Amino acid sequence: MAPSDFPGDFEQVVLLAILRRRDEAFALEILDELEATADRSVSRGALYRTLDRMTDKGWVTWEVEASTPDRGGHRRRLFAVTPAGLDVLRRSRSVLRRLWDGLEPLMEERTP
Amino acid sequence: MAPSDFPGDFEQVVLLAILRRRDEAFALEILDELEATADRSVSRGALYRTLDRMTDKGWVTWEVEASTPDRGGHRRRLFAVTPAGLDVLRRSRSVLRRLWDGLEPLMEERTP
DNA sequence: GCAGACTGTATACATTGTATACATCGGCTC
DNA sequence: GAGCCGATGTATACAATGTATACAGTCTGC
Repeated sequence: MAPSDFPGDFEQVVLLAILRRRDEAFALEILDELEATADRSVSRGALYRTLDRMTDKGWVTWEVEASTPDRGGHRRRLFAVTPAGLDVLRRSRSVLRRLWDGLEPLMEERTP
Repeated sequence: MAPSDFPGDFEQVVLLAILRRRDEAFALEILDELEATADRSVSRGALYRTLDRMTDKGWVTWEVEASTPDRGGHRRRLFAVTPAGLDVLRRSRSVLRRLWDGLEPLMEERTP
């Protein structure tokens, strides 16, 4: 019964990446953010699939960019996290913090 | 290419639950820990499936309990997280912390 | 008008999440 | 000592998520 209770691991990082890009959360920007901050590089198709599924779940919305593209191509979609999406992120974060609590010594050791 | 790079969301919480139970990480104890700390209640079958898959990936090991069971049933399996498993947990944690960094205001708001 | 860039869509398949049903092993109770 | 019962573990099946590759529009500039 994970559906709509807990985000999958990729869903979670995508939501966070959108938040980090604020007003410029276009697909390709999100991809950059994922690569830069989450050390995760996936194809565009993979990302869109996940974004669309999260849209269905109500965790994400989007609108097409107002202006016409300079460089050709479709109008870009600008993504945003909904309140429900934020909620999911908060829940997930609080669970992880609770689980980590007391395990810091283990979590912080370096692997040579 | 998530296989062996990043843990799934459930895999992650199971690994943490094992660590939290230290020397008494038997299946049913893990289940309790998950319910108590991770707010997640799953069937035994679901848990074993995931434990076995993580064993195949080398994130988890186990041995059967030495003593004969008091109350009948199979000998219990005692689980433990391997160094590789710890590594995966550390990586995952560091990614999330990086992603959360700067978003605390959003993450901490209360939903009324 | 055609090549090429940039973006989005469709489809297919692998991995992970999860439950239900089944099997096994003692101890008890008669 | 046969059978029930609680405590584990195993097998199987299916749903949800992760991920790639291939396809399709839409501008710009020759």
